Amino acid sequence: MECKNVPIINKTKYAILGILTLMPCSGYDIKKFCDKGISCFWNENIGHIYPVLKQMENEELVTKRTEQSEGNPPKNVYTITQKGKEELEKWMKLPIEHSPERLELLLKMFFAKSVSVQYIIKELENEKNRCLKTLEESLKAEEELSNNERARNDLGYPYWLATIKYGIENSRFKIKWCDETLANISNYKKGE
Amino acid sequence: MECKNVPIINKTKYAILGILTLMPCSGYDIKKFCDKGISCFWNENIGHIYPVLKQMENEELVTKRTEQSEGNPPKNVYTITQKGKEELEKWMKLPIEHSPERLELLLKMFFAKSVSVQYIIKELENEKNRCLKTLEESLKAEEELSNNERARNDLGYPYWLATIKYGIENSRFKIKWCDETLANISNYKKGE
DNA sequence: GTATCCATGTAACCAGTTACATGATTGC
DNA sequence: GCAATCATGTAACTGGTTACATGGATAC
Repeated sequence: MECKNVPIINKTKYAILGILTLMPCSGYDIKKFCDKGISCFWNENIGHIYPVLKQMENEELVTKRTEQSEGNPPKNVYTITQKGKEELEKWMKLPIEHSPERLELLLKMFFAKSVSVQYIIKELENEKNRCLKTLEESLKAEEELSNNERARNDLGYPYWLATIKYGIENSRFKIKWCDETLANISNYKKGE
Repeated sequence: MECKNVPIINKTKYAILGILTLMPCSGYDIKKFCDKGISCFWNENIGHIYPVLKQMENEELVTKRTEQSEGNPPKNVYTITQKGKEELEKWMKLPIEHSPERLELLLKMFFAKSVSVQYIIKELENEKNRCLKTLEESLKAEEELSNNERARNDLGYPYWLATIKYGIENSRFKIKWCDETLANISNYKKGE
């Protein structure tokens, strides 16, 4: 059987291009930015970023330069090119592709009657706590952004704020749903 | 380079096992059930279902029998085995694995300042309309379920209802967010 | 002395998608 | 006549994850 080495493409590429419009970055920087700045709606895998960056260099969407600094290992810093900016813009104008929804919690809920209710309650409580944590983080991010003079004057401000607001309301809706579902399940148990 | 044929596993397997606890199904039936019953939180690919079913047969999680019926092509109907039920239960008791969030709409919002606002407005309107449609569908599903005598008496009822309610509230939150974001963006534009 | 952060990179693997092949039947 | 539905299946591909290798610096 043949096994070709095919080019690596898509979403990761555009996420990287977008981040590079904000500032030149190393692969490691990109990963950090994802984890700290946009992880509530976007995630990248470090093992995927490096090969994609290499390919993007071949496609001339980015340029690489090596930066030396005392104490730290050398860094490969990537800068977006004009061609890269055009590629990003082209993608931005394309309609969104919705990847098929797959919510494991909901799948388990759907088949929940096959196990004791305690497992479901545990899952719902876990999910609620997870959402409470992200809600707190999102609220902090909102405060930080709206207190940042430079950010407030940036053209991107209303968009950045919108992404944070999404995170906040998303968490709130999920917390409410967990509470209501926990209440319903308990009621149902009593009624049996 | 070597290219091994590795066994196909995971989430799809458990979704199929769960569906087979409801009734024996062919691959095609499973796909239809996903599309019509649980697509708002779970999706399967028909090209993936067949090989996974074959592998599950090898693992003795399901048994196959061929059903002939006039007019239609023959059907391979799969039934869950005791071993399959145990495998499902084992998974049900395991904590949920959250797959990394990747919301393309939010990613585009984050980099939106690099294109004209009209493209973003278009996307937000599309998203809103999509959510309005799924909201309508979810409300219909809720009504149907609560009017179904047999479903109401099933142990699964509160869980099924919870999944639908999730769909409803999820759509509502997204619609609200789209509206608010559209309003904010317009305000910002006027303020410029 | 141990863990974490900094930093890059590759190979193997995995799960899922797309496209294709096949072919009968039903509805417009 | 054409599209859609019923029905099964495979091969090639894609995109992403995990595990590993390397190694210095810093923090507890």
